[in-house]
This record gives sequence, structure tokens and C-alpha cells, in this order.
Amino acid sequence: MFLLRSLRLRRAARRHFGWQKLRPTQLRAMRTLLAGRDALVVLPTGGGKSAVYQVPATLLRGPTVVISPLLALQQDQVGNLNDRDDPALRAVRISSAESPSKQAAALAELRSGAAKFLFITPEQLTSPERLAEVRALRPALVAIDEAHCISSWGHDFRPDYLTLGHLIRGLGRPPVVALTATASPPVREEITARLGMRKPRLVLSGLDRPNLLVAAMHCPSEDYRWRRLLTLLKEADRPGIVYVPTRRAAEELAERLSDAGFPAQAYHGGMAAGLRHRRHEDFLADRVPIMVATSAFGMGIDKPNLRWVAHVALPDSPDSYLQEIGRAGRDGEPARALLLYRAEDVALQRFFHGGAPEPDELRTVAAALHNGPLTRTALAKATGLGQRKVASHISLLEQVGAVATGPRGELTVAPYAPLPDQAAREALAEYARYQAGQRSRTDMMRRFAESRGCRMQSLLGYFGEQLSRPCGHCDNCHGGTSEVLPDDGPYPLHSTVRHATWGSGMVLGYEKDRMTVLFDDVGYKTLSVAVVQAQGLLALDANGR
DNA sequence: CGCGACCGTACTAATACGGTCGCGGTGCGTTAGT
Repeated sequence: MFLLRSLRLRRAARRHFGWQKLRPTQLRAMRTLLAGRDALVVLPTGGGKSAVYQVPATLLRGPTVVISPLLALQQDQVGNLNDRDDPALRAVRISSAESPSKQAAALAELRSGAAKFLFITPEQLTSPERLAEVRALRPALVAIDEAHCISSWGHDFRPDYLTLGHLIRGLGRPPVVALTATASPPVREEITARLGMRKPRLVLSGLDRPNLLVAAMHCPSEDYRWRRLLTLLKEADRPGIVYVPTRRAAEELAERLSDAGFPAQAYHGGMAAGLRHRRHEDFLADRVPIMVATSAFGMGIDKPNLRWVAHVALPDSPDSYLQEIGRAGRDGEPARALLLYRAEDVALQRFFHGGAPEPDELRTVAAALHNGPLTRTALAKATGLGQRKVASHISLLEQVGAVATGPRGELTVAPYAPLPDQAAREALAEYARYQAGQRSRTDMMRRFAESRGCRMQSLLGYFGEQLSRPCGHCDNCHGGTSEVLPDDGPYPLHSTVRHATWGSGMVLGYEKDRMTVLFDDVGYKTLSVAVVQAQGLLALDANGR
């Protein structure tokens, strides 16, 4: 079976895409899907992620549903497939950008087998009618593109990402593949849990990027930061991206750079759609040498010759950071990543991590559920709260066992649910847990920035990958402050430990005299190995997990 | 949470201070009006 599947996949790759070779990681993921199993695939940008679902799709009976977060991205993906002019790869999209008649035509094509791929957003699928239409197509595979959005956007920004598990069940629960460029262990866990994946096969590739020179620098003043940026711009080739935290900073810095003789353009989510599109295209076509952007600029940048990525900011997490610097030097040629941060940047991240939900609102929502099964829209109406708020409250209440979702997406009181008062309290605690996790990620980002040890060891350790030797391509390695790590600390790597107040956690790595542990309830913590040992702070969990 | 813009006051001429307040990212969808 193993060899036969590989053979069929290789043949399909050759026939439909003209690819003579498939990478071992790609092939492993494809075989899993062809065998009808779920998979979580973490491959860097440009690592051939799309191929992982596209090739098996040609061998499966029934269409493949691709859930993708951005309409612009979908447009590109549909275009790329249809440009091949191969009936077996025909792709359609259903979104708010298509007229009802176009949507109907797309469904008809899928029904008749004339189209193979359906690109769609989670938001579309939350409509019961839409879900039923797609279910009726009997999809053979569901692919979740940019799956990290589940954890990074689901909680407050695009709540429908959190309901994807229910939506996939509503589609008849075909095999599921989740794809992303970066995912730390807790993000991986959240993706598989939220999607309701069954014994998913984890396909990971190494995260180290030897051609990337990684550096970080604390900047005591804004002026100092500006001068360091100019130094980079004078030394480095183009094109490059400067990430800034706010829209205004994007506009202002782009102008200031241009005035200083560095031709730069701004990009952020507040710009008109047409202008955004044009800037994006111009950047890809090398007509914009320097892009100054917020985090809005990222997904869909498939550009091999990016020479550097600078951060005039502190990213909210190592997850975002690795995603952003990973866009540089994809052609394998030398590239640079420079992080210029100030202590003040942390305040902004605190703000972004937001305030807690109102206990009263949680209680109201929990109580309203007792009036029989409700749709989310009806619940919003009944409680007088906004759709988004209701969605995020429901998600919290669901996690504490106060809400159940029916087969058609209707919301009910879960069996043995706590009373509204209790449910609200528990939901609030659940939110506090989530927020602690978020803050700990920002803490880890700051630790990375302030580290005197090897940067990649620090960064990859966060992702659960331990480099046995200093990377040799970061500022600290070049400056001679990196150290060879001890082969093993007092607790084996990835072992489960228990702390009296922080509960259970996983040992992620050692750096100099400190160790990093990821706790289930409070997120990432770095501890002094000496103190841990002297005071016996961590107990090795014999049972593991 | 912390910044910077703004205002008023201090108190004496042009600038310095202290307090208040607004602001700050990521996108789907729908809808109203040209």
C-alpha cells in the first residue's frame, strides 16, 4: 500500500503539475491524506504546502474544500490552479465577491465534477444553507490553509475560526489537513483540538534557516532606532520589509525613509482595497524596494528574493516573528532579520491583548441558552450583544462545558452544564488562562530580544526544536556570547514536569543557566536551573502525558 | 499600558510644568446608495 500510494502520488504530481520530484515531507503528508487520515502539516513558506492537498485531491473521488482566510489569497490560489488549464484542477470560489448566480454556477460545476476545488472562508460556512450545499457535494477532503489563524484570530478577531471543528462535522467529516508555516506546540495542540482531528499525523520540517542572519538590538531612544535602521538599509540589498506596530507609523516611516533617499511605500489594513492590491502587486514585481507595513502585510507574499526583514517593533509572539522573518531569503541566498525594539513596545502589545469579557454578559448569554436551541444570530438578538461578542463568549462557555453545539450548528445548554453564574465565573477563569498564555508569548519574545545567547537556539527552543550547537548565523554567535548548551539538563527535553502553583508543563529547552517550560495553565516561563534544583521546584511527572 | 497632543496654569515675556484624554492590529460579511 505504502509504495503504491507513493507511486500514484508521484505520477499525479508529474501528470498534473509537471513536478518530477516530491520532497519526503510532502510525500509523507500526501500519503496520509490518500489513506484517509488527518494531518497537521507545518512547512515553511515556499515549502510546497499547497501541493500537499492538491496532488491527493486529484486522486480522490469528490471535491476538495479549501478553507482559506483572505479573499485576495483565495483569488491567487484559484488563479494558479486554473492557469494550468487542466480539468482535473479546476477551482472555483464562493464568497461575498461572487454574485448569487455565480455562486450557483460554482456549485453546479462542483456537483457535476467539472470543478475539483472549492475555496471558501469559515464565515461562509456558518450559514446553515451554505453548509448544507457544500455538504451535499460530499467533499473528499477539507484543507485548512493558514491554520494558525485558528489560534491567532479565532479568539477575538474572527470567531468563526473557532467553530471550524463543528463546521467540518457539518460537512460530513471528511479527512482534514491543516497547513501552516509556523506553529509552536500549544498552537499545534489548539489546531488539532479545535478541528476535532483524529490521531492526526504531524508532518514537521526543521525550522532553522542557515542563510538568515538574525540580529536583535535594544534601542534606548527612537532616534537611535532610526539610525540603526538606516545602517541596515545602507548595507543591505533590496527589496525588504519594515514591520511597524501601527498604521500611522507605517505611513510616517515610509515617508521619512523616502525623504532620506530610501524609496519606501506603506501598507496597512486601513488603506483602500484597490491601493492595497496595487502596492502588493508592485512589491511582488520589484517596483517597491522597501515596504513599511503592519502585520496586515504577510500572508500571500510568495517572493523568493526578499533580502531583509526589519522590525521597528516588538512582535506579539515568537510565532508571528518567525512567520515574518521566514519570508526573507527564500531563494537560499543570504538575507537578514533585524529586530529593533524598545521597552515601550511592550505596552502596545498589552493593549492588543485586550480586556477581559464582562461577567454580566457571560451570564446573560449562558442564561439565554436556557430558552431552547438558538442560532448565534438569535442569541445576539436575545441578549442585545454584538455578533462578535456573542461568538467569543460562546466559545469560552463551550470550553467550560456550558454550551453544546448541535448537528446544524444550533446552540443549546450542554448536559450537566454549570448554572449561568458558575458558568460565567469559569468562563472568566478560562479567559484569564488564555490571556496569561498570550502574555507569556510576548514575554518570550522579549526574552528572545534581550538574550545574550544564541538567537536561534532561543527561538527554536520555543517551537520545541533544540539546536545542539549555536546556530552560527546570529549576532550573538558572531559576537561570541553564544555558548554551547549542556547536552541535557536535569530534566529531559520535552518531559512533563509539575510545579506547585503553575501546574503541569513541558520542558522546552535550556539556555545558559536558565530553562524554559511551557505550562498548560500559565503559558511559557523561564526559570533558573540552579534555583529549580536547589528548591526542588519541579517534579518530573512519571506518567508523562 | 504608555505615548503624545493639548490645555491650563504659573507667573512674568518665552518657556516650563502638570494633568487629561484619545489612541493603538489583523478581515470576513452585509448593506445602502451611485
